[in-house]
Amino acid sequence: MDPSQIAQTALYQEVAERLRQRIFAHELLPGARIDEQALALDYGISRTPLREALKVLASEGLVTLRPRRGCFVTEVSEQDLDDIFPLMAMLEGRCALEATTRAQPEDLARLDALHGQLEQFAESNEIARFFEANQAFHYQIQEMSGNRRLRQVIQDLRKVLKLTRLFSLSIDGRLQQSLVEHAAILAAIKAGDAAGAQAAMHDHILAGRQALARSHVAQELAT
Amino acid sequence: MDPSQIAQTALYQEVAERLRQRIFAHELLPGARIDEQALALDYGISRTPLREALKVLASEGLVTLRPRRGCFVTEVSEQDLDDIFPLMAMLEGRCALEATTRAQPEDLARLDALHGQLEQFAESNEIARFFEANQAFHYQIQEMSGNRRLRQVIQDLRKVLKLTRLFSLSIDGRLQQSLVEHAAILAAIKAGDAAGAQAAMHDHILAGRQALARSHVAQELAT
DNA sequence: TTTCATAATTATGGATACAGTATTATTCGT
DNA sequence: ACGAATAATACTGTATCCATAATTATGAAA
Repeated sequence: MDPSQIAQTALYQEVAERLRQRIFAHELLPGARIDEQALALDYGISRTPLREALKVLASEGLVTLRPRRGCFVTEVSEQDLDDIFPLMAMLEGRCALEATTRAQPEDLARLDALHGQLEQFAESNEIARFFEANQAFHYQIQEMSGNRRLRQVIQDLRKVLKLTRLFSLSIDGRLQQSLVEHAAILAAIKAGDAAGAQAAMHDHILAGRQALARSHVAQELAT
Repeated sequence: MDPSQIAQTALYQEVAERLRQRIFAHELLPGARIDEQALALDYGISRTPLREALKVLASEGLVTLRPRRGCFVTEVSEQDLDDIFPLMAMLEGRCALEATTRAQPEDLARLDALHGQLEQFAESNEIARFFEANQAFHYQIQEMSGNRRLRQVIQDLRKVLKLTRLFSLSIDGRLQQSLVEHAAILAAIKAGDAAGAQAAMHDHILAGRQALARSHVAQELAT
């Protein structure tokens, strides 16, 4: 095992990942312009790998390249959300269905542990950690589905969703409600009720959309 | 209206499109190495825009970039096909469902016309043209669904499928069978039977997978 | 004072040059 | 003669440089 074979990652990939993190952290806000020169100077690299990284992010939909105009963080419209959430509900629902039929004991144990974390972070009202555990819970089910493409499509769409500030969990009572929904999903999977798991996951995602819509209304009222 | 504003396309995009066409035409076979220098020389451009184009194609899954090793046309495994087809069946099924509920008279007329072409090319056994009309028929339904993301996800997956040589239509009787399935989809949409259209489309895609599997067996027997 | 036009500056897109690594071929040793 | 090691070659990855287009600012005219 040559250790040099491990981190064969090219510079443009590292740069792409750094930018992803900054975009997801909302340090770079949607609509913001990404200045190639300034960023290359900031990172201490040349513009070449940076430009390659931006092309990759553009394919992922995280940034929008306007020819001869520059690079901008993509702005996600309400229409996009209305398109993506039902799609996610269908896709993640399918994951839950497949995961139920293929579940191994160790998978269920892992899901149980993640749900335990969810309960814990809901109890202590640690929203950021709840969000993390939530993602891990969903990812675990996607892994269990055994369909790599299905998982990949979901993850690609989730990247776009992460462009928006997801305040839905901050809404009064949503954290608890989300926990209940997760419990229902977990129970159906453990009971071997594939159709039930699919429906529970489907409804869970759509409920997330509803909460997001409400939080947007709340935000606009606040301004 | 300044005509110069129309074709704002960057060089890397043109190059990416040219490469896509060559890959889909199986002029560049899966597993084949793409030599940057040779290709840049061939196209009469520098390596910079070519490399950017390859990054884009890599995000689409058409090529695989192996760090320090080079760029290769992606090889699609049977496992990939087993992952993608059920996914496509679900996604295109959903399209058919949504399209049925949203169908406008002019949409139905266009679908009718496309189906007419299918019948014509099936009659004259023009496989390539049937293939084209088939794509247009499916695309029209995706447009009718009104969900841009749904359409985009389907198109992205279809790109991967187009990497493989799709001999399924060449199979004895498959062209006729495909025509029957399309007729069923069209009839359900025109009847406003959304669930029926969804089921018909779902089964149609899975039948395509079956035919492909049979054609692969036939090919292996032939070698 | 406001608007339009022109010029200048700045940033993007593309080309060329250079460095580092991987692969392959050749040579030496067993 | 065969295998291993080293050297050479070729290609990937990164940096710098140049040209073109877009945006902004300034000046003039209405």
